Amino acid sequence: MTTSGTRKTPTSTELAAWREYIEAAEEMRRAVSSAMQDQSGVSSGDYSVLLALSEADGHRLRSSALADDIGWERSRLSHHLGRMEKRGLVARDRCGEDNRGAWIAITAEGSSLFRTASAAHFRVIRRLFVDALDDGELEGVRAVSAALRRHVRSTGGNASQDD
Amino acid sequence: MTTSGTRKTPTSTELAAWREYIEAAEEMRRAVSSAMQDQSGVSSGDYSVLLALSEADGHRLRSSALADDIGWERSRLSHHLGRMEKRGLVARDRCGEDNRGAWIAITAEGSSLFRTASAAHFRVIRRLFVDALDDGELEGVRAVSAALRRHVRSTGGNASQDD
DNA sequence: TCCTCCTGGTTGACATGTCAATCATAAGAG
DNA sequence: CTCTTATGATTGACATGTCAACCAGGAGGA
Repeated sequence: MTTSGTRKTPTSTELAAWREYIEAAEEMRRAVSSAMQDQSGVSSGDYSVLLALSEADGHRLRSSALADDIGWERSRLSHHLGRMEKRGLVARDRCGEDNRGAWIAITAEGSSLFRTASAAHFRVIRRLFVDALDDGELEGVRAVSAALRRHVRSTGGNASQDD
Repeated sequence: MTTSGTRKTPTSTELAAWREYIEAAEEMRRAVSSAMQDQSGVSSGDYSVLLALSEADGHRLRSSALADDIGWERSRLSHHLGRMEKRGLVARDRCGEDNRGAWIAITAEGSSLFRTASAAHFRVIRRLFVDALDDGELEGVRAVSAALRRHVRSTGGNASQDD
């Protein structure tokens, strides 16, 4: 990628970009999460789970399929489902086809909360993110984010001393 | 801001940009944090604290000044300092001028770990972030991130129904 | 002095994430 | 059929974050 020879540490310009990026993302995450909480009582984690279940056949999914859908580790999902189950938003049912497995289903209460939360979600994303950018910037953000994801996925596991 | 009339929800293009952005940031955070942990045993939180203390006069700061420096809430900092103190990286001393206050000082062990971690930090940022982007993209990311931060700071607290 | 209010900081309860260990069942080898 | 191994999912221990309550000490006025 960059080919500036034997440079080992980022320049101050590069570091400034990094800091701006990571802090912006952090502030955005915090703001969205707090606004969602206020307006609907649903966290982004809850929202991801409810969305995947809402779109699923029969409004239910096997635990591991749900984890794949939303890109979570299974243990993370299991803990989160425990909390959501306690709140009555989802139900866990034994799976006949495979007695190890579990079906995760959205409850009526979960569906109803999801509808409210969807509206709030869209409002919040528009107000905090979309409205801050023009169409060109939006496309730029999308493209660069996709590039970063590709880069992290292809490079991320390798922790070698890369010089 | 946007003036497309009565639109209430983001378009699918806008939503796609949002998803790409927030997931890229999340994956980046996770990858950096995991690489830092592997290479130096220091989390980003630890790193922020150690950096601020290293740069401070006498390598120590009042707790609230430290919180301001790194932009954390005081309770978050207090919890984190408790964990770092247990590991021997920082020390809390009573403050003579104001008996309510506390001086937070970096220990010798903390300083030494910080030097290691700095090198790892720079390597990781370069490998995972800087190397993914050319100079133009880097500047674009910086500018858009700054714009997003400004927008969130000016809009964030206001949770009104914005149409 | 005494009373009230402000301020620096800590605490407890809880939500969220990660990792390694565990448990039960399924699947395949013999 | 039994033993070993793989798989689906949960658990426990801990790090990290947020919020609201608290506590102790300073500051100012009557």
